[in-house]
Amino acid sequence: ILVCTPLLSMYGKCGSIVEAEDVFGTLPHRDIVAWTAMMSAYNEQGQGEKALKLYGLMQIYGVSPNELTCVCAFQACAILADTEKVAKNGSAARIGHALHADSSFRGFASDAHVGTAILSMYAKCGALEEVENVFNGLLRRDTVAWNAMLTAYMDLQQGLNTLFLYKEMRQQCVTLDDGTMVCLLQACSLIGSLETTRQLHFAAVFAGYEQIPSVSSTLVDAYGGCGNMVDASTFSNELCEPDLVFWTACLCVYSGQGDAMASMVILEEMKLASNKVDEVVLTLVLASCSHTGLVAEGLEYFYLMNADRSISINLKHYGILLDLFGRVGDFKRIFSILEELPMEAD
RNA sequence: AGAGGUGGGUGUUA
Repeated sequence: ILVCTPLLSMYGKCGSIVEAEDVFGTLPHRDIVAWTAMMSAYNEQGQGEKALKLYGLMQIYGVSPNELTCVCAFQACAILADTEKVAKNGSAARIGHALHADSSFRGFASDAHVGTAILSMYAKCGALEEVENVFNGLLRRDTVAWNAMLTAYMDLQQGLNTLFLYKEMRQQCVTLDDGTMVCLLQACSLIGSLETTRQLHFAAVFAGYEQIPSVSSTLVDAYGGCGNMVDASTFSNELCEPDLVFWTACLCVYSGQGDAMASMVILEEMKLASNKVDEVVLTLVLASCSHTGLVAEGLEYFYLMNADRSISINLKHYGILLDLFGRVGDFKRIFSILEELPMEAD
């Protein structure tokens, strides 16, 4: 069991959920750690429902949850709420309340990790009041808890509150980490606060965070969201290793601005930096072409990337292609795409 | 430490 549990955990993190299930299934005796690891594996793959079922099953088998298990349960519930969104009735919220009551009863709710997990779960359920109650009730607030609260305000469209919270963090001398930067920059992008973006940019450089991939990408997001895109190539020159997500964030901004030329320049820069290109890049390049009416170019990129085995074309790509042809009134090609669609349309 | 909390890019409504 000491070998199999890390193994299934590994499988879960690699996305090999079937293998993880196999390992879990062959365990003769499942202790709390194994159950928790399997739940975590489901969570990693966004299978909140399965994780929650496992949580119930575990207790039928007479195994009681501990703090770590509860964290996984709350994560699972958060995933459920996130995927439920428009579709349903708030059943995730009801499950969440029940889980919350249960872990309070067990005395786990005061655990720092559990508390943060509960907070995030309520945020995904859209329950602002519960979120604030949990945050105020936390005995000790570490950076992750503050970050979770920042993210919660973000999720709940409370852009200004996010910035107020940031102020409070500084007043209370909370340690800011790269996660804090990312949350705040996302808020800046959301509310279009250029001034704060600049402040954070400075703070990030000062703290040495700007080289962290998640931070540099979010900086691009933030500047883009403020309609103040810095010259991406200048910015990228300051980075040691601009990664795929960084370039994609640039593409996203340019594509949103309808600047197809800039998008193509980015593509070239990516080639120079020998960065890979993936399906997300393709959606943005196509969108760029579509917005600018560059039919031939769009098609060319599509075929080019279609030939690349490492890029899996999905329905979004076809959607944009249809849009591209729709804008120039080429219904012939629209129908032929629809006829030859290699997957089911949504 | 055999399991755990927050955080980075993706279309259509031009």
